[in-house]
Amino acid sequence: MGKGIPSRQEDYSAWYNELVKKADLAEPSAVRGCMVIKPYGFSIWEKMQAELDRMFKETGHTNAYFPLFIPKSYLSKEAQHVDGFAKECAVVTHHRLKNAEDGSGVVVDPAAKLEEELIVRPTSETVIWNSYRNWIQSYRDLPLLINQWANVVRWEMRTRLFLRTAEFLWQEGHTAHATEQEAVDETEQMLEVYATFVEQFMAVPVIRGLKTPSERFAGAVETYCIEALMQDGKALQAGTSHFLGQNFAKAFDVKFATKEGGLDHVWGTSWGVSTRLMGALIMAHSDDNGLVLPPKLAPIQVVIVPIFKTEEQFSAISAKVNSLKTELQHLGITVKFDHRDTHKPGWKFAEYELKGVPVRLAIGPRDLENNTVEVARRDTLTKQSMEMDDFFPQKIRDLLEEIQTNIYDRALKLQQENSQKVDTYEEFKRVLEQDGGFVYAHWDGTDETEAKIKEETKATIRCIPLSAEEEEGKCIYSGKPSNKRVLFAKAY
RNA sequence: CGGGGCGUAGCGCAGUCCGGUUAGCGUACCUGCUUUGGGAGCAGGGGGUCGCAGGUUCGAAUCCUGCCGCCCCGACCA
Repeated sequence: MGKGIPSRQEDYSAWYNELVKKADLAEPSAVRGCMVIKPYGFSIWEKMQAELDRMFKETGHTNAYFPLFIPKSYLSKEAQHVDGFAKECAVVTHHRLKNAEDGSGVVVDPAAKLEEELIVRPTSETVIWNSYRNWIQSYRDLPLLINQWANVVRWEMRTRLFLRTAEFLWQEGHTAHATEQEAVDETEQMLEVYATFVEQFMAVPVIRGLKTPSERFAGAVETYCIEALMQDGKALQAGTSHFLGQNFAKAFDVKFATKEGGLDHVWGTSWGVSTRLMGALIMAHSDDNGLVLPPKLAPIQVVIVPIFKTEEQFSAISAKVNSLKTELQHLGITVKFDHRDTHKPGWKFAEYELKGVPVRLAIGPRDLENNTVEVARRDTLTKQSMEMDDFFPQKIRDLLEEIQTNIYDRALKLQQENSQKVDTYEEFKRVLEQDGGFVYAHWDGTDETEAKIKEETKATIRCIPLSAEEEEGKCIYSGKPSNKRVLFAKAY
């Protein structure tokens, strides 16, 4: 393995960083904390976008676009909201540069100072609600169901490719409703859209839940989330859906005439997932040989590598491969025939493993003679020779489905094997220390206890699972009564 | 912003402690020949402001001072 990456065992975070770079997903840029998403990485993101976008539209949402800049005054309209984001905002203060008098380059022109500074959006609630005020007059204008695909900037202190970057790509849905119930339903519906997407397309099982008040989105009444477990035993928040109550409607004075002739503030939601999902995808499935991509999101689902010595062999193989490729494409499969003669087969095998291509077919002179194909699976790293009969393309399609299911099952097994219930604080600390993973325990519901546990163990309450069963118990920290277990973990 | 580590060819590194030919190795790249069922072999070749700026010295990648950047661990966070 000349171009190997570090193993997960020896250094998980080095493995992650190297994998992201070596698999050509992304690389650090000249700007601190910002990354360049490379073509291969971006194709995966595009596949995620396409599916999510389809799901949003299917649930009645429409895309729109709001500006990158937010007037500073907007941000101070919702008090909690400012507190939540103030510390990590990039601010635009000037609009012009000029040549330095000493010829040393360009400098900011002090004469071009903005009257009101602009904030580069860390999220768009404020600009969007400011528009909604004008868009909504009557119950007939509701519900307003809008999504935007955008980039946002949060000036993070420490960044990691995909998991936390100063600028990231995401989608943010912002909706307004006539009733509280309708807004809550929307919040829950979008959480379910996220969970479905992550589980069915990314093949990553998630826990659906509610954030505790201290982990809630700034300005929300309730924050719903999905949490996924990574291979190193840490949790990753994969998506959030917020019920905003009437907070933003009040802050931005968004009122509507009700059917009954009254005047009321609308009820809001917002929900988002980001390029962080790429991080979850990478960490959930990949191994020491490289990426393992779920077929549903792989930019290349099947790669065909010819093995040949002579021109004659190559033409014979090409003829066969080209018709096979067409048949596979007719079944909706994305196929690449890598016929480059600048790289040897072994090199290509390693390369496509690194890039996580789910299925690799190799065809050489031996296969031509026997009418066979060597089929290799990325998820299990196994190979078998298969007859190239009429059913072969369907078999490959079935195999892709099997791989999708297999990696989901594998991730689910990992999650289940790394989930434990504990009843004492001693046990809690021991489990976190030794095993990591998801820990279900009783909590007294107070911010103080949550903060103490975080301080002492670095573990946070990831969520109060929606599926939590009613169960009498005592808080592992304070001993006070509790009626359900919450999910603790160390998180990204 | 605290603690630790690091900046030498595209990438990965040695050399720095103890200053001294023309700064070296692996890999990648280019050329040629032989190769091709798991990252080919041999031969030849190109590529360097040794992070930046000062200083010490006959002489600095190496010593001193200042600065910049990156990575890891914390505080903060999707």
